[in-house]
Amino acid sequence: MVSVPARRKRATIHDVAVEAGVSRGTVSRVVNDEPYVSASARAAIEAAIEKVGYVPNNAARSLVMQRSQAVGFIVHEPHSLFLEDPNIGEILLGANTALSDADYQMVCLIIDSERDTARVARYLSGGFVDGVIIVSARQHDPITRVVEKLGLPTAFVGHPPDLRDLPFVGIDNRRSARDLTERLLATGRQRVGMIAAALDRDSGADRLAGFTDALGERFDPALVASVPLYAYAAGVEGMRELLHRSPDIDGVFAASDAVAAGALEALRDAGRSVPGDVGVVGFDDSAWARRTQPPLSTVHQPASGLGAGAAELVLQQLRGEATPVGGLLLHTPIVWRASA
Amino acid sequence: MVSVPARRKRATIHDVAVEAGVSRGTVSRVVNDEPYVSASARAAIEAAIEKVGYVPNNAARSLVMQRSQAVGFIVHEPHSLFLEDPNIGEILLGANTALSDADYQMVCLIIDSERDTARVARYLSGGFVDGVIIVSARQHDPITRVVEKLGLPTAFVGHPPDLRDLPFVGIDNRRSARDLTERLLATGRQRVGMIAAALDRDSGADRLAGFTDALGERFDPALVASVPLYAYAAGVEGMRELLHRSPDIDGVFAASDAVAAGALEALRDAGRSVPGDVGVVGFDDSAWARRTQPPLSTVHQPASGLGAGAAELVLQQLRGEATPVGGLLLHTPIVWRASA
DNA sequence: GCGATTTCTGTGAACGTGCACAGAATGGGG
DNA sequence: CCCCATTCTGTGCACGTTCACAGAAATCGC
Repeated sequence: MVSVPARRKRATIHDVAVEAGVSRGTVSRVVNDEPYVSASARAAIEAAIEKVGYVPNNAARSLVMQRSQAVGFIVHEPHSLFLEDPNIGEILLGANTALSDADYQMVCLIIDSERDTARVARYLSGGFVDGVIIVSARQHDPITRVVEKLGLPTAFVGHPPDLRDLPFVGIDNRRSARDLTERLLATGRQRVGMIAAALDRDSGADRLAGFTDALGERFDPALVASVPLYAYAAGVEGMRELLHRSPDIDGVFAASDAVAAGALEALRDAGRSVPGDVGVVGFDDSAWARRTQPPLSTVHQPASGLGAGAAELVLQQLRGEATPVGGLLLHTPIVWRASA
Repeated sequence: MVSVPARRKRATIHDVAVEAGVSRGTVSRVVNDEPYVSASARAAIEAAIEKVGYVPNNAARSLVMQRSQAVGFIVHEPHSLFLEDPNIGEILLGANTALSDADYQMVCLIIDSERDTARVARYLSGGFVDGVIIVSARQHDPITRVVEKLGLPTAFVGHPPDLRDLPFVGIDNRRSARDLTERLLATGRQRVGMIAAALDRDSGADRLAGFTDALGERFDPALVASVPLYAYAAGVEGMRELLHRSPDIDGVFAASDAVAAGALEALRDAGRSVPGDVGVVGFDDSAWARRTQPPLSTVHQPASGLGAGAAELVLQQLRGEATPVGGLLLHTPIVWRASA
């Protein structure tokens, strides 16, 4: 059994006008809740709308209004993000709530390939959105260029290093890393190292900088292992290297929770107890942090606040208000669990 | 330091025409890659496009074309889904890839509150999308009503029980349950029971049916415990009941991974080893499956395929092709781990 | 009872595109 | 040289709104 969709055509404002025996203008006023409509006309029009099943055509509306009342939310790198990073979901929700409050529709666009980039660029160019929130933009991202060229109000969650002057909201990685390291040192650890990751990104570099800030003159380069990615396997690798180089290590700051989880495995393999022999702290407060044994002490990413903040930055621009350049840095509370 | 966004107005096809010294029609032909344009005109127009920074206005285009070349992807219940269910991300990606291939833009809309429902309904009504993919629709979902009324091509991932006649893609719960039970029996278990859950939903009822299919004449109603929800606590409860009724039980099919995790706890409390004394299998291949000790043998949900399948169903309708009514059922591979 | 308001309604233009159609060039063939 | 087919180009209309404006109807003050 099959069905062929009968694409019945939509009722227009004109149909409503005819049905109610009034003009288009009056119907438009009713639809948009404007004053100067008599009670009788209003009633007739409302009945007619119901009868013909009228819904306003947004394409036509946004053509004449020059705006769509929608804001794009662009996610790059979805494979790793969507499937592993729980933050992205919360950022999404935070942004959605803020945009909802302002009666904007959030439209989430996923870039999963080169082809997607071009298509999304076309979509954005087309006037379907009034503003854009970009998550995890890459350096020299073509999407960024498109957005810039269009002069579309934009806000980044995090920010590519080449775009410091565009509005963004993020966290102070350096300061958070410093605070966390200090907290770890406060437990009395003597030989504290770090598994630094993704030093080519500013987040990775900043976390390392915060670590060295905290150590001060006690800093020992032999106690820093660098791995390419914020990943579990990289954590295993990094921890092995640290154990090899400095067997007396008794504290580790891993650049992310995933890295920390890997470190825990390497420590277990090496017969070290956590937090007995070695204290371990992570970063992100992701699902990893609660899943590991013992659960990780870490820094909480205010994901929902990041989304809401980015939305707010876009809304400000949409309202024509001045926007602080250089970005908004959110507070990151330390979550102390059992791993240190 | 602040910046006020200069909302410079967009170049139109008319501006390009003037710049290139040709007419709108010719520019339109170049933009849409149509034949019958002289080489000189084409060159002049391309230069003009570049010079004035023209990008086509999709709102205008979709107004006249009566389509937007976009498909909505609607997610309800985002809090639990986005933050816990890894499937949703994969479904999203699967759908995105399929739509990309057909040169459609996927537009993801999140419903997080009552207010969102109304706004999304308006958005869909407005002609911004040509079709809709709906994930996890509720029974009597208002969004579903809107979509039905608009006659918008739709596909569900999973399906609410009141909508059997709309296109959907899901899994064959009955067959999957039968296959899994047979696999469990093949390990040599003699007394295999089931913790059935959510028998008021078709997925729950089908899983039980598959179980009885596999058992055939060996089926013993005393070996089936029924619990209301796919939940951890319900699993604990159900397993206790089974152990009480049939202490000689040596195999259990739990209706979901969460239920299976609960069953593991009850078995541990009762001093039974898994898989030594009792083999346990779950369903879903969710995060639970890898988190438990021992990790669960279970049935994998083909999440990415569900997304791609739903996209394909929508695309078929968009092309005006006949669509199988009653839905598409996907194959579900068994993932055999250590719990049985 | 009449002008001055206030409230209400209808009309035409515009938004930026695609498309059908008409018409202008071009190029051959007779 | 003319006719016809082919290739190319321009024009007007339609899509469904909103908005400014003009004009009609009602209300009011004197």
